[in-house]
Amino acid sequence: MSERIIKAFKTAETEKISHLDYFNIAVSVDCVILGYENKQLKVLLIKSDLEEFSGLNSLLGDLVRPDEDLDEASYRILRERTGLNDVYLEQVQTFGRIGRHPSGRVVTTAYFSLLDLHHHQLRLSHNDLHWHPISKVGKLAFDHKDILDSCLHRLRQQVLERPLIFSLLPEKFSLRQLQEVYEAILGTELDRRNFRKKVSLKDWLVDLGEMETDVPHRPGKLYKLNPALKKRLRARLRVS
Amino acid sequence: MSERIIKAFKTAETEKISHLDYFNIAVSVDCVILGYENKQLKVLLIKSDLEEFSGLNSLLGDLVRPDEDLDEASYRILRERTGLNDVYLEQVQTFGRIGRHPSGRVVTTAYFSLLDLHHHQLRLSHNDLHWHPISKVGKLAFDHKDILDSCLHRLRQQVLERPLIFSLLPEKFSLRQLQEVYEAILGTELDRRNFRKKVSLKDWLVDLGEMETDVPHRPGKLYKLNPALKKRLRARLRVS
DNA sequence: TACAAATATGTACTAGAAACACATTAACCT
DNA sequence: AGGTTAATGTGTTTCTAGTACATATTTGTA
Repeated sequence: MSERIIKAFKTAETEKISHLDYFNIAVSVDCVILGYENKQLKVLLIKSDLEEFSGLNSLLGDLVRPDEDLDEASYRILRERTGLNDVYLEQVQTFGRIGRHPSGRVVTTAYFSLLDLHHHQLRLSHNDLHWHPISKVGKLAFDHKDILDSCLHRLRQQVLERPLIFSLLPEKFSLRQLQEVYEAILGTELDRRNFRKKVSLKDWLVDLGEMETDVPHRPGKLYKLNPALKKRLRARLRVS
Repeated sequence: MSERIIKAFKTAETEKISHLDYFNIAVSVDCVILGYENKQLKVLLIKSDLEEFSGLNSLLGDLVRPDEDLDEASYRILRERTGLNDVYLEQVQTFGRIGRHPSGRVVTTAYFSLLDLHHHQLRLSHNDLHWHPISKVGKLAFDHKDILDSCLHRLRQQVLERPLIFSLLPEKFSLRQLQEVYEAILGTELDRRNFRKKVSLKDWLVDLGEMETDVPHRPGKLYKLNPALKKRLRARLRVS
């Protein structure tokens, strides 16, 4: 089978390179899973179990299996590690530097996902797995800091234009809560009045006719995500 | 070496899967190389030499070598096929559907590049290699139509904000020529006056103080790309 | 009952995009 | 040589989206 692949790519020089050379590259997926708590954006990390990176954290990743799509692999990792299925995942970029994995050649594709850190179905599968505030992430194993940064960059680019953010929030939320999430992601303060105007133009929200409870001040209205968009957020779509 | 990689990714289930399974995925790079001629955007295609796709065209691609970066592989392909070095290349997306290659499992990363189709150093390395108008591209081999579309989408998104387009043009060009390239890429007509205003605000251009020659009407001023930006276009940078 | 703190809504200003008009220059034709 | 044609080159006006900013309202608390 793999001989067929090499023949299928017959440039002049491939002849010289043996089968084993080409099939000595592994393919992996790394997931940047972001949550939100205490007005902070957090990322799901695990202690690296490689000697080379002892003491360092790394992203959640795994080798892609021969029988699964790249996208499927990222959903599998999310499911295995968090118990959650049907959460929005988006491919961001592929990292293929030669020396990026100390044990050999691994090309990895980065995906990011946003999810409600307090979701009742969320079960972290491993003791060393933990939520880490983005602002306190230092050195990570491999090139995972680069991967994290590229996902954050993509997220910041798109978050105001696309309704990605709602998987970070509970079903019902107030406009203040929504704004706080945006501020945590973008790292800036937003004008409350302009923010509300901008959101209201987008028809992302449905007014629930309910109010906040247990807040030590005037309660705000509660909203939920427009159900039409909710479907799209859950769909396993490659979004270009 | 590769045993080490599998150990480095020790999820519960990896144990069951053998070394050969994991190292049966190949990694390739496909390049969407775009040029411009006769008011048309064109893409560099080659006749597929796989039986399964006989008669169909495909993008330029090759397996990634064990000793080269992913980015390097794309530059190598560009160099081997066109003779050109130091042309802007940008990673777009990675495609990893299981059935995408009939000979086996190949995960491919798409890059796009823009270049002047009349560049004097341009030498197409193969007889079947040819420029194909974007508007007339039909079915392509593999999932190359999807890859082409995703690159075009990215290009259209970015072309107005970033000075990508200038590698499609000769050294000296008029504002009309520049506008025509934009129109070919975006597939729309642009207002000449607004277009000129927009471009002039960006300090992308330097007025050469020269005029067009050999045009059957009033000649326009000639411009070149601001040299400061030119460096950036040639740099082999991963742009996120 | 007054005060503090947050919600809710609205207005004025500004910058950028879109729509639109006219004078100028060079080649071509008679 | 002079008029015609077809492009270049430079505005102006209008609209829209974004930013800055103010005031009234509602609830909890002292």
